[in-house]
Amino acid sequence: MGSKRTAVETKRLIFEGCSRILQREGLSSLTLDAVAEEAQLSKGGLLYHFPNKVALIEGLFEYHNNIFEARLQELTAVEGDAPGAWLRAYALASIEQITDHENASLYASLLAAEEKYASAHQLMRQKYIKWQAQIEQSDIDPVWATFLRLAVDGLWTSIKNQYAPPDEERLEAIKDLILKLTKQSQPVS
Amino acid sequence: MGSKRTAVETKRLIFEGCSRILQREGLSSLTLDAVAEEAQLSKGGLLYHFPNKVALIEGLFEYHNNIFEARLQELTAVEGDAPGAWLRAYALASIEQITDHENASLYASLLAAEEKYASAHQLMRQKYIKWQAQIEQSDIDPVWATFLRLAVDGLWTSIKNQYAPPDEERLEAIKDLILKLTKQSQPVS
DNA sequence: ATTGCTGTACCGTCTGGTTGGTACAGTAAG
DNA sequence: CTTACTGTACCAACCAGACGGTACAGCAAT
Repeated sequence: MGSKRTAVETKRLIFEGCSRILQREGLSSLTLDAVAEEAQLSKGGLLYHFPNKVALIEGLFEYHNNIFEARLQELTAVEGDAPGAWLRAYALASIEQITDHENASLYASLLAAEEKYASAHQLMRQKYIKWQAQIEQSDIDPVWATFLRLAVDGLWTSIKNQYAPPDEERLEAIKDLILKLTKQSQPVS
Repeated sequence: MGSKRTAVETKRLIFEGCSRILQREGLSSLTLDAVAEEAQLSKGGLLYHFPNKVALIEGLFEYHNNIFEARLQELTAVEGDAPGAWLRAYALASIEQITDHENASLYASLLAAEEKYASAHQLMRQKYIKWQAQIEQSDIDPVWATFLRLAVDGLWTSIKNQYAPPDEERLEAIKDLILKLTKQSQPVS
């Protein structure tokens, strides 16, 4: 009856609890007590799995990073190795994630957490370095590729922070434009 | 002897103190005690000028917004009213601000503060709506203009967060590319 | 003397983290 | 099969420090 949970299962429940709190109430509400309650275990139990809050946050970043990278890999497989393929996969994955409405506020809180937790920030920086390296090997002009990446990141930011984000129709147009431009190997004038 | 300071002067000293703390140590170190010490007045004195922390943060956002908008206005005057002029000014002002090395970490902390202080976030959202409206009146295709704005914002984000930001040489190239593209009234393929 | 401003002492609350302990599953010797 | 023991998972209670905010007395200029 009611056998014990494994550590990985519990950790996943904890990460999901964290995410729900961040999305609903933001970083300031992500206290150990709140996480414990949301994940339906005690604070002591929570701290059994993560020695301290920093470790919890780091785990949370890895968790979400893995989700994103898994999707990214799926999409790169689809795009094959045509010029700009990787960049296109990056754009698609980014836009897909951020337009999932529940994710937007979650990501905003995660970004805020980076300011507070240096190790999480470091992790993200490493990821971007890796992605940027992929983009530069995308078989198109690196300045052009970087420029397009920045447009994707800017779109991501504008939606995440609700900085005058494009409406649905405009979003489609911009998305199409970005995808179209990734098929050019350099700027045209 | 030693005549009294005016309230505005003191407030400016406080804002500058806040900024120094944010830049050096981040949002979590922006406590009332720390701000008072950095601005060389007592906590009581600080709370005389700002009834509470929220008011202080709001003031800080207005302060930095005014700096940015003043510069923006200078640059729009220079650019005149050629097509894409306003967008170009926005790009120049943004890049100028973010490449001032001391500002980058300050802005990162300010953004993090937005997650915590809803009123500051609201203020920034209003600004972006205003800027976006200007951009759409830039006499170039609005999708194209928005796309370019997002690239600027993405560049801004990548430097602010140190997300694989372009090195100096690449930055120049991207900046040139953006400025060049603002002179096109629509995408070319 | 009044007003504008400053400084100090203090309070309540929140929060990360510690501690000591419980429940239970597995294992292996007798 | 029982007993003794180990490691994993979890919990309730508590604590120390930090932080936002208040109260109030004092001072300097007009």
